[in-house]
Amino acid sequence: MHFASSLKFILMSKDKKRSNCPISCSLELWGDKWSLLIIRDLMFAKQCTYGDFLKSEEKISTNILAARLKTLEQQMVIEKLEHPTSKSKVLYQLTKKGIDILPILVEINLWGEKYYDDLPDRTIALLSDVKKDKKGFINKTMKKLDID
Amino acid sequence: MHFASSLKFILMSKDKKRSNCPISCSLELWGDKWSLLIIRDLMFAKQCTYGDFLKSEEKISTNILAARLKTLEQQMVIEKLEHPTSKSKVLYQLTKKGIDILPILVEINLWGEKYYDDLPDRTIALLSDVKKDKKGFINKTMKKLDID
DNA sequence: TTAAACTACTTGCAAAATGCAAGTGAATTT
DNA sequence: AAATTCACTTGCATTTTGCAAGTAGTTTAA
Repeated sequence: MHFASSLKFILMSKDKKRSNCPISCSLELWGDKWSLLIIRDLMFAKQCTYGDFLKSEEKISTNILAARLKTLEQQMVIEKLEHPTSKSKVLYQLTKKGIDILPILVEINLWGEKYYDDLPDRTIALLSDVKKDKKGFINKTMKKLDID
Repeated sequence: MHFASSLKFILMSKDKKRSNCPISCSLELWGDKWSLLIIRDLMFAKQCTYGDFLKSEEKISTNILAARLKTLEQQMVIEKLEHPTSKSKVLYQLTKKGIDILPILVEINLWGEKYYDDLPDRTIALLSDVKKDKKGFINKTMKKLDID
């Protein structure tokens, strides 16, 4: 079992890293059109059900969502929790590793502000906070997300 | 010609944005496994030829490289320059819009430092600078990249 | 001066990823 | 007890990727 499972790990995991560059490694994890949106939703909401993700404006399809949640969980960026009141619901939330992505999302928002129009209201509000005190905003938000 | 080209623009450009969220918009532009590596190379080198990109450790395939360069140029993240001494070479460099991605790359590097091992030497050197004075590093690097 | 080598790409094709619609089975509500 | 909700899965067509080989202009070496 030990041997079999580690063999399986070796054979099945596509962890033939292209390089040790952290940009490259990061892209292999969340370098697609959807992963960071899942992470964004969790930054805003702290906890989401599967259905919450499906409700997001960008309309991820359900099979892609399931696949992304699985790899993000495997890579320990998010974790599953049991729902306090319902057995049929599942809660997802960010781990420390996931929460630490916040500064990246903040910088993407700042870049987006410069080069895109018609930002959503919640982004405008967020950016207003960020520009008053970036470090403070990040600390505050990380504390809010912190695992209890 | 006016009508035809704008019609073509309307029909061919896949600019049906999923949403106005800057995260989502950014991902539609460089949310793949390769674009940010091209941008990274240009942040380090200021100017690269087509062949320079192909030489990078991650070994992008030539058709993907051509496709990414084209869309990054269309989106005005990079621009083409003629090579000072050779007619057969082409130089690529970042525009202001591209240079402004630097803070995002810096944060990805900082995140990567926490969660990956065996970082390349140049990343370690970069991070050492960044951690002494993040704003200073970004200003310095942006100035270095600035279009002459 | 001409052939070989180098440049920035393009093309063809197989394999993988994506996106849509329709299921499935367990838990919950009516 | 039936209908609805929940978190997924499955099947399949379309799109994107990745590999290998090719091409046309440019530069180099004989």
